[in-house]
Amino acid sequence: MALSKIPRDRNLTYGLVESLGQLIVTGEFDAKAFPTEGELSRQHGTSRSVTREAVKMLTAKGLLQARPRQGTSVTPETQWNLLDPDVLRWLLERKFSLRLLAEFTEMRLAIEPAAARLAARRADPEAIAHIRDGLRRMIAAGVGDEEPVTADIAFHTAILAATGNRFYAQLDPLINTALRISIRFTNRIKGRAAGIAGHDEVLDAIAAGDAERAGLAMHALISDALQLIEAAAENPGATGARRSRRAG
Amino acid sequence: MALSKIPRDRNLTYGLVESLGQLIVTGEFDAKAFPTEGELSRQHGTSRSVTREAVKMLTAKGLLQARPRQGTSVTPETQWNLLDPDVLRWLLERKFSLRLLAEFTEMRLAIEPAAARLAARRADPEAIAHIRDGLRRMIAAGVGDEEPVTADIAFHTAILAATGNRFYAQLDPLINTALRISIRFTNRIKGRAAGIAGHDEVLDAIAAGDAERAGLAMHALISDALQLIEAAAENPGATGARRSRRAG
DNA sequence: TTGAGAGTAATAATCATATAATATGTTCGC
DNA sequence: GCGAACATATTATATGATTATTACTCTCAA
Repeated sequence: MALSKIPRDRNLTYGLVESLGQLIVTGEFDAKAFPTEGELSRQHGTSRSVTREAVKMLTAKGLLQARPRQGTSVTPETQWNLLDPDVLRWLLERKFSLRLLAEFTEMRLAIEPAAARLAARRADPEAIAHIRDGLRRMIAAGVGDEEPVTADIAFHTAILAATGNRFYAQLDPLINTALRISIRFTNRIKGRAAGIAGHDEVLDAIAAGDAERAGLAMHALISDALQLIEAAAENPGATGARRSRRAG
Repeated sequence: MALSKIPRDRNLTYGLVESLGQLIVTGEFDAKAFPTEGELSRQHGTSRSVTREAVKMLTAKGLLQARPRQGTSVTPETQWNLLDPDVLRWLLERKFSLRLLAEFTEMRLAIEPAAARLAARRADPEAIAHIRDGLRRMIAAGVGDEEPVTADIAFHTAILAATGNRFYAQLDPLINTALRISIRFTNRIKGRAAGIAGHDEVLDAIAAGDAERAGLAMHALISDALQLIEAAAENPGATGARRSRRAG
């Protein structure tokens, strides 16, 4: 529930992690080599301690590797830990591509229907209340920029939590990040009413303990989103993705 | 393909990360508070730089958080990044629980059938050859301790790679870790022949491009494994899990 | 030309120490 | 009681020196 209390920017190290993480995923160091510790420190005006600690954190996320004499280098993209919330966030926010969003949604298409089935089998009244609360907020939300999105996210993460499976629950921050970007697509194209109806069907099935129906309903929901994303990917510009700010 | 060339233990920092990671997941600091930097340094005979860098890596994995004056502390287990290969490895190797293995397998039950379906739709001849090679090695393997396991793992990860989806491919190290532990169960109880038949069915369906059949076959495979694990969890000792070393 | 081996040097890894920033109590004035 | 000033513990940052590792170069022999 509570946001992380760790100060991400009032702290040189975390700030540097953010900067470097974004630079790395945007391919800043594809051509030129990654700088040495000394250069990095000079370029960012940080001490070597801070620089080294930031590099170590990025190493832990699979983005960098360091060896004496060879220096520090960006690891091949295949080794990046895409399932790390920070890495996914940097990619989606700083190097957005419909392709990547489609791939992630493709994984959601496997995960979330299964989560809905588990939730239907296991959710206790309290967990169901959380899911219902998300939907209620979706319905109550006006056309404000934030609330409809956060309510939708709350709905999905409440279902993940209701599975009672720690690995599903762990996907919360990833889905959170991806949905914040993804929802703009689906809402713009499908009407709000249709979206809410789909979510309501999921909740209804879970509350009724009908695993099969819950899975199918969730599958339909995400399948729709995936199709929209894939269509946009193949036909860029036609969906209004580019002139998004105006639609309100 | 190639193993990571980063020296995990010829390096004080990585060694400390390993030690602390294992201590944390085993609940070593549940009662007592996590030591201060100074204490940690003294206890492990490392300088503060090394200690801090290790702590930073564990922070990046969600296991620790540090604040001035308050000290460093273990984060609530719900914030641990279970999808980080190191974290999952520490948990399964140092604090093994059938419950956790069951939860992971439950997630595999959502992921891998979907991966098999995608592979059936998209796999090119080369990718299929990799899958086939895994199965071939499974069949050829004797009763040696290692080869049957690594071959089985190669089969599963080849399918993940064949999806052409980076997020599925990213699950490789996780599945790798979990399978190395999980396979002992399934193989001990179900015969080798039955296991190979199941895998062959998956490969056959993928090679034929039959997504539905591939998904069902993979589902059956993992569903079997999950049932064995859950049975063992509810009835500890009865499956031979405890007297494993002798069976070989 | 090739290959092995020794030597060189660049770079991260480690250590040690000092100072700053930041929470958290605690005391004091009222 | 209550808020502001102050003390204190701990991480955060900075810096210089030393060590360990290993990529690269060069030599020399086959």
